[in-house]
Amino acid sequence: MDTQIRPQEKENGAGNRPGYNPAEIESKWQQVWEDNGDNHASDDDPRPKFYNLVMFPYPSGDLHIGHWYNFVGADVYGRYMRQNGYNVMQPFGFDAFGLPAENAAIKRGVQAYKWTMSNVERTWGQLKTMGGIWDLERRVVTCQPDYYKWTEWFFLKLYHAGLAYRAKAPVWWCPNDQTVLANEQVLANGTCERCGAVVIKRDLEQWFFRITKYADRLLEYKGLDWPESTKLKQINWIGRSEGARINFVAQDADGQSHTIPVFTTRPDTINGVTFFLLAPEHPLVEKLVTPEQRAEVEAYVDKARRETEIERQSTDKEKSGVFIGSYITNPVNGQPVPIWITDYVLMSYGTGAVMGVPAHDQRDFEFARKFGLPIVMVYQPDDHEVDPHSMPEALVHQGHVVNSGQFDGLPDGPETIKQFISWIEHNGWGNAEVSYRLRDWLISRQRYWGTPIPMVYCPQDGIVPVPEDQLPVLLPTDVEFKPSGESPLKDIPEFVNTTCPKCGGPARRETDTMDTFMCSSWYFLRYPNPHDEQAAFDPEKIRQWMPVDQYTGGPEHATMHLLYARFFTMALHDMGLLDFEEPFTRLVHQGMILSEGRKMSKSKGKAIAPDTLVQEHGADAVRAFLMFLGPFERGADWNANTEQLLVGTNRFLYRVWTMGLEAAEQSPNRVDTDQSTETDIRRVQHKTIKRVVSDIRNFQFNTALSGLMEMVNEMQRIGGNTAGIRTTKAWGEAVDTLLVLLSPLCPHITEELWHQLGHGGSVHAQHVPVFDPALAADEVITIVVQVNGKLRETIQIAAGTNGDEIQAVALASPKVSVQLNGAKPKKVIYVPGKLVNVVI
RNA sequence: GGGCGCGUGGCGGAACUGGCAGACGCAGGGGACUUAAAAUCCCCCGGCUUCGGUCGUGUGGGUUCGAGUCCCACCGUGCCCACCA
Repeated sequence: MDTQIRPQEKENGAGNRPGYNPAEIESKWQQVWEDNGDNHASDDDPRPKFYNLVMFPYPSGDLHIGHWYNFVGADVYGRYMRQNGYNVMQPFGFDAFGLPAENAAIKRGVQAYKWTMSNVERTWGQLKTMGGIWDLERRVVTCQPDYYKWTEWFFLKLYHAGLAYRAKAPVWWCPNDQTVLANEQVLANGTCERCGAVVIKRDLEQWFFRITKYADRLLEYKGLDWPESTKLKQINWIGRSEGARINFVAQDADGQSHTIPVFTTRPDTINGVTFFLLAPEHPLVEKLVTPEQRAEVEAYVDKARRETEIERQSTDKEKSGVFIGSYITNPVNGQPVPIWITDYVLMSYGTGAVMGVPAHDQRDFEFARKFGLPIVMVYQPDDHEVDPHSMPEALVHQGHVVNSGQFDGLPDGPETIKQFISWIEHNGWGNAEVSYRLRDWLISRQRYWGTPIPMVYCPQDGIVPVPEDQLPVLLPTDVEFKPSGESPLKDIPEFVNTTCPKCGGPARRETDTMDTFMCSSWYFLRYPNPHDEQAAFDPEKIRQWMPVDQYTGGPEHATMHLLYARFFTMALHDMGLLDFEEPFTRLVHQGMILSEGRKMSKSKGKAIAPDTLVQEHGADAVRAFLMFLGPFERGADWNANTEQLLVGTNRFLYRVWTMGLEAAEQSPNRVDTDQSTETDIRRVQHKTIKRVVSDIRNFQFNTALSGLMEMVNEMQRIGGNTAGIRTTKAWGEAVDTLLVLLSPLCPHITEELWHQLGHGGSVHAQHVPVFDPALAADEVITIVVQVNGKLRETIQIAAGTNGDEIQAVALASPKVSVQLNGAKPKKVIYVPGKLVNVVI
């Protein structure tokens, strides 16, 4: 950037006032605040608490400007709440387990722990230059044993509550990262959320958390002030569907019966079933395939296995499948229908089996057309009849029931579905059921750098949890890496070999580690007592601080962290460990800062570092600039023109500086005069209070700043036109208000000026100025005069003039008379205090 | 394919509940100060215009005295989900 303003070199303002030197005043005040303990939220503070949380970052080594954006916004809010009289706790920590450290260890031979901790310290130093009210005494680093000991403890708690289980299941596998992934970590296009590699499915024995048990409660959002869009993302992710489970029965070649349930949301179409579909991986395929069909079926299953998920899930692919040779009976009408396998039936949703109703389901329709299977109508439109042989597509959700005995004539809708379900239940063919898209949370990772799973495998006793008093299971710090698809911990005999806690015999440890989302699912419970060695958390302190009042972080965590943390909290609540069910009362997402339209990432070399900007212009300037970019929740694109905008907020700060010092020169001998301009100054002051206070409350920092800019502009205008106004008490109070309102955004410059003005204490300890509507009221108001909705005139009139008079003035105005041309207006609309619209 | 957003000057963006479109800022133009430059301060800054006006918030329609804002359709764009039975 071509820096046109170099604060360090600048001598500004008239006279011999000191120039604005952010580097000097910022480090000075940061030190003072730290020495005074201003940023530490004490547990013994009579003020009401306010827990202001940001999503803690991964310590990659450098904070980029996007992190700053997030943290500055949160800090502005925290400072503002402190000025509202709250004891604000604003902690900071690091989500320090995860792949980058492990990759660095493999690549450069450094120890993951050392590498991570040096990044933590570096990031910590960067964070301090921001001048935020981060509570340095409450730092949490998840890869330290005093933290992960309790992550292990939580695992045991969930295990003992029956919420953790081990199962063999087809799981997502990233061949690049050599580990399994949670369902949530696989992107829609079938690639790894971390590295972008195409993922595959593998059958592996893994640890799962029973998050599905909480599906319905996760849909409640009791008392939460969250963005609707985030709730919707979670609701869609959980994907609740109401329907029925219906049991079909097939016989294999040996005459043995097999009941295969299907889940359907349309049990009302049960009479339209003309075929039955199984997922290729369905275990009963093996049993039910006939000898003649075996070769073809095996070939298809094999092909489906080898396909990547991208290929398999591509929606525009033509339907494919194979008849397995046997038939299954529809319990409702006793009709046998052929069993096919197809890759559009997923083993992981519902029961892995689907009843084929081609007349009323588009996928089944396409399947039937492709393979010449019969189509039976069980609904017909009310106004005409559809011929199944010529229909171009499935008839979905319209018309009335046909071909279904006593149900014929019923309209399509939930009531009809209910009647079918009662009938099915009454006859014992099945039952009402709710199905979810949400899967249990897979937490095993075949990686080294994570929290050890505190489990032991004993040849005698099987799976045995490590007793609580033996925690933590320590992660060895010195590890050889031979990426093999299995955890590197497997190669460390001292780690693997242990004794069974039950029988004392030789046993081996679980060598997989936990998903890092496990660490972030409870970190907010640790901040209230981060150094407690006796417990994960102290119930007293939890009661004092939780739940989180304000949580600020990126929307990309909607279906991962934010869902897991809620599940965790609910589970702990049910164990009696917490007395609330939702961890985060109010949630705000900052928008993303893009770099020339792309996501900022260190690996792609597109990350913008805040450091140089801070060195050149000061933290206050960067803070103000970031918050002025646009609406906080929208974010911004960082391109060649972006940094130019810093000039604007910087100029503003210089104006504030000059105004502050100028006011300081007058401060001891301010007077009251009876100039009307004093009223003008007070009006500006109070209008600004109203605006800025509501903007900050709503995270609209850009308009808060423009409101403050307008205040300064307006004051300068009045000050330039009125001799003596700058020495009045009104002026002094307005300057004070300006500093207090600006202080959450720019904490250092305002603190310096506050002291220059001779005030005691800190600007940050001042209460938010109180808005006085009487002082903000205009004496003269502007009335817009429209003719037929078009602006023709504006009139200035004393506030309080009654409506009739205003209308009379408006009608008498020359512009209106011309339009009227002697005629009478058809109608006159008067909006009090705002406008008159004359309809001709 | 489904869900949720967004579309306003040269640029970032304002506009509360339908009521002066373009606040605030950047860039640009002009002026003051200066030996000069930077900085600072003041003025102008959507298009067209016969200077009366007139057109203008992605496009087309609608509701209304009045629409950037509400409704319908379409176009573009972003995010999330996606053969979910």
